[in-house]
Amino acid sequence: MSVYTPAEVVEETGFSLDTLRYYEKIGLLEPVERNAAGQRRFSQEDVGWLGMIRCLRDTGMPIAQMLRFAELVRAGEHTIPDRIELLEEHDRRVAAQIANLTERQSYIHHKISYYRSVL
Amino acid sequence: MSVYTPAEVVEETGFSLDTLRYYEKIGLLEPVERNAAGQRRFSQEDVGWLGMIRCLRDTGMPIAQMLRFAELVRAGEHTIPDRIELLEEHDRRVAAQIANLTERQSYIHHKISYYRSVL
DNA sequence: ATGGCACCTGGAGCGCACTCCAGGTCAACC
DNA sequence: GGTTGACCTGGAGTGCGCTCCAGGTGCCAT
Repeated sequence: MSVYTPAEVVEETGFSLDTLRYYEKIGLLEPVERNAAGQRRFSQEDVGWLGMIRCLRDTGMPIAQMLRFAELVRAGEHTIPDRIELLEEHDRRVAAQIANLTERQSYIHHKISYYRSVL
Repeated sequence: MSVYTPAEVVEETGFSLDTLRYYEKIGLLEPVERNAAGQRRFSQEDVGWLGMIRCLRDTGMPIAQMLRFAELVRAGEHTIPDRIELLEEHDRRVAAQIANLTERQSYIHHKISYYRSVL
């Protein structure tokens, strides 16, 4: 059962130490284990969960919804259908984002071509 | 030479009236023409420019950089190479965004599959 | 001429997601 | 035993991009 120091988790997840503390404070992370000196010692599970958080965050999910997802996970196995629903809805938003970006990108390409044509 | 009322521009561009005023105030939009009563009358050109703004904004360009682009446009034809450079750099960021989203999306898909498998 | 509506201004306020700070603890190494 | 460095806490501050508000003007239809 490996544990991680704060510095290791910062390294692994790319979140800042302040962000990790903030996530714990708002309940996005369950209270993290402490050593005798009161310093955080993250579990493998914490780090895995942070990977999920990073994925959701980087795809634009608001914290409020990540909190909802966190609650479902804590509530136990019977919430799996709800979790699927939440992730599928999010997936649709991600797909929409990608489609939108792709469309905008082609506009940018056209603009670049136009600029090249008038040089 | 068609002109547009604020309400029409809101309708066309999807920006709120407050946002349009804000963009004008910070100089993202050049001072808009006014009628005798002091109300804004947007030109075709304004609306076209707002289309560009929407594209850049929706692809995540910060306002500071849009301002820089606006300055280049105002400065005249000789800035076209700079504009191309700016747009190409932005294009690379957009491509990176799309790639990142696509990768994250596959993580979400795996998670959904996993949840389905344990049902 | 009265009411309603679209619009005006300057400036304050907001929501999000952090980020920073002051002051403190503890362990380890020179 | 002194210093360094990683970590702790509660709470204040930040940056971005709007968004809202109060108070006012002018036009138009009833």
